[in-house]
Amino acid sequence: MAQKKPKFYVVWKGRATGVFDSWDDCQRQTAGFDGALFKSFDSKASALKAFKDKPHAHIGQGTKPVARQGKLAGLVGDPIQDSLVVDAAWNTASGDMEYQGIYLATKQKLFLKGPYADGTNNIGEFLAIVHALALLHQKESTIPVYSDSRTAISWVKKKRANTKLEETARNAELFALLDRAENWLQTHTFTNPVLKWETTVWGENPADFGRK
RNA sequence: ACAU
DNA sequence: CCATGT
Ligand SMILES: [Mg+2]
Ligand SMILES: [Mg+2]
Repeated sequence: MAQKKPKFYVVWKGRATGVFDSWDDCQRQTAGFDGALFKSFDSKASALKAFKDKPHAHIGQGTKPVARQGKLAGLVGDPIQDSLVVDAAWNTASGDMEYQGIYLATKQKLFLKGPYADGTNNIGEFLAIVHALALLHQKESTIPVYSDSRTAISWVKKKRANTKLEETARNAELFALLDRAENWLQTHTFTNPVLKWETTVWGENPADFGRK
């Protein structure tokens, strides 16, 4: 978790522009400012030099989106605290997959399943959402479920897991769970909204396994 | 491209 | 760098 600690910040577009020497000052110029353009530099000299350039010469390929600073942050709002957040983890090398769900307001872990052999990220994310919906249905709760997976949210909406994974003897258990999940969706009604966890605005999904 |  | 998906 030890990261780089840059010292100088160029703000090309913000409440004020120029070179600032602290993150707090940079933040004052850019936080919530639509279209803010800023970037950190290791030295004051390189920052001053960069400030003379067009921002796109420094911000573009391979740089972090500024979504959480601008219009998007204001449009998206904050996550609903009374909600269930799920996430999955998948090891591309081993094929192992697992998933879990937490209650956002308290971060309490409500379930953890797996590991399962020979899965995919999307299968895990899908099963996690359906598991959450089934649990909430059992509790007669209509609170929202958050997932960061576009794919899994779309599968739930269609009530069908469109995986390309080949079924084998080793992942038969997973395919059985997939069948059960699709069947549950098709045989139950629920009003729980299934919502996108907006990682770029809110930060990492709190149900994340922390392995990245 | 976007999301994992 | 690898892989899964819309
Ligand atoms: Mg995820
Ligand atoms: Mg995660």
